[in-house]
Amino acid sequence: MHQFTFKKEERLSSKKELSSLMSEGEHLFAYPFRVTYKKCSDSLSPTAVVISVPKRNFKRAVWRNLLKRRSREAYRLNKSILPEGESYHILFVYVAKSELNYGSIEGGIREALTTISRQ
RNA sequence: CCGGCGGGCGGUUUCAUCGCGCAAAGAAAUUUGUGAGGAAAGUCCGGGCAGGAUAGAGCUCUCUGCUGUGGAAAGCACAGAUAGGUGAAAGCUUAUGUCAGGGGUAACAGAAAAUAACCGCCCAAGAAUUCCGUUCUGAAAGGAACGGGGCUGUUCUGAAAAGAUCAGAUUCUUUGGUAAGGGUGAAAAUGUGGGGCAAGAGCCCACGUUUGCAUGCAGCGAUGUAUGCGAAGUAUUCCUCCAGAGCCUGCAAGGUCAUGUAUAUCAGCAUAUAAGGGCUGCUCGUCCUUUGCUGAGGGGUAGACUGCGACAGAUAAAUGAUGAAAGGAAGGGGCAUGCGCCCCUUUUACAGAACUCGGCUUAUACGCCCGCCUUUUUU
RNA sequence: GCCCAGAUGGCGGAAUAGGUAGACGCGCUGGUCUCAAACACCAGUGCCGCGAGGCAUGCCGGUUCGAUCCCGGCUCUGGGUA
Repeated sequence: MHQFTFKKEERLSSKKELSSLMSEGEHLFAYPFRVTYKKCSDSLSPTAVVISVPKRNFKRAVWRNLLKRRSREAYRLNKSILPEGESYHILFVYVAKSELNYGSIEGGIREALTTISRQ
C-alpha cells in the first residue's frame, strides 16, 4: 500500500542486532557504498536499514546530513526491489571521498538491492 | 560625485510530486497544527543544574589586574583617563598594580650592561732629559746619512769643563681623583645654558623632563592643574610582593526499573589508645570499614525510562529529495546611446539544534539603512 | 556529545625561568679499503641564490631589542569517556 514510506520501524538501532549484523553479515560493494546485509529469521518485523557516512571523510555535519538524506531517499523510492515476505538487516556505508549527486547514489542503491534480492 | 571610516540590519521566494520528527483528534485509514542559526560552529570564559564524606579549613597551585556604570558572573559590554603607534582626516590600534620592596636576567657587539675606570683629563710621589734641522727613501707610518745642541730660566760653587739648589717644560711608572668625550648596542647613567673646580660631576643656579608625598581647586573616580618639600643609576613582571577570584568532576554527570552473576583462586600488608580507605599535591579536621585493604586474575550486564516541563525536542539522531519558475549579482552580445530594454552563460554564501542560559572568537556570495571625514581629482 | 594531548631537516628524537636552532642515532651522497661488494674509517648532507644574502620549529597575528619557548586565533593528527 504505502510502499514509499520510511518509518521508524525500518531503522535499525539496536546495538545487539547491529553487532550481530557486523559479525555474521555478508559483504558486497556497490559504488559509492559498502553494503553489509543479513537475512532476518523473524519475518514479522520489516526490513531495517542503517546508513552511515564516516566523519573521517566529511568533517562538516552539513555534508554528512545531506548525503544521508539522499541515500535514505534513494532507498525509500527503490526498496520495492526486495522480494515480498522476506526481511533483511542492511548496513550502507558511504565510502566515496567526494560528494555525489542524487543520480549516482540511487544507482548504487539499486545495484545493491538487486544483488541482495537475487540471492 | 568618487573614495574612506564607524555602527546597525537582511541574508532568497513560489509551485508540483514523493517523504520525515513531534503534538492533538480518531477504532483505524487518516486529518490538522508545528519543525534550525546568526553564528546552531570552535569549546575560549562565566553561571544554572547534578554528583562527589554535611566538600569543611589552611598551605601549595591556577587565573585576573587603569577608572566608573550595568550585570548572577565573566579573558563580558558601554563610557571615560594617561602614554605610545598609524592615517591627510573621520578613525583604528596597543599598553597601563608594584623594581622610592627583594631576587633574577640583559645574547652578540662594546672600555663598560648595573657596587661601571680600558683610553682620555687632573692632583701628588718617584725616575729620566736623544732633541732639532737638512737630504735620501716611502702612498703613509717609519727608516737611513750628515750637521748642530745637550730642555729653559734664576741663584750658588768652580780657572775651565762641569756640578748643585729652586721654579717651569716634556716623557715614563705608581697611588689616587674624575662619568664632560670615546666607531658599539634594543638600551650607555635626567636635557640645554651658565657658574664652579686641580680636572670634573645635579656639586650649585635658571628653564625643562620623569616621578613620590602633602595641600588647594575641578571631577563619583582613574586623572588634570597650581604651590611646596623631596627623588632621579636604565630596561624587563621571569620569581617574589600587593589586591581580587577559584574545591573537583561534568548530562556518556546522575537517578529508577529490568536482565545477569562468583568477590573462585593466588601474592602482599594489617589486626583494636590499631590499621586501611575515600575524586587533584601536602597538612589538619571529618566520615566509613573491621575477615579488612591493595595488586594480579576471573564472572556478569551493556536494554528501557528519566534527566530532557521547551510556541523544534531527536536519541545510529527529524526539519528533506527531485524537478520547474521568479528575484539578486557578475560577465558577454544586441537595440538605443539620455534613463533604459531584451537575450545567453555563470553564480546564489557560511553553515545543521542534542541539558540549558550570558558572553567571546572564528566563517560568511550579495544587498540595504544611518552617521562621520575631505589629501588628490572633477563640477 | 563531553574532556584532553601533540605538531622541530628524508625518519626517530634533543634543545625552553626567551639569547648563535637543528645535539645524538638512522638514512642518503662522495672518498679510502677491495678484483667487486659488505663491514670499517674519513668528509659532507634543510630550501632559494653565481654571490652578498634571504627564507626555514604546522599556519596567521601579538608582546619583546630578540620567540621552537609567552599570549590569542585557525589547520591537522592522536587519545580518553557508557
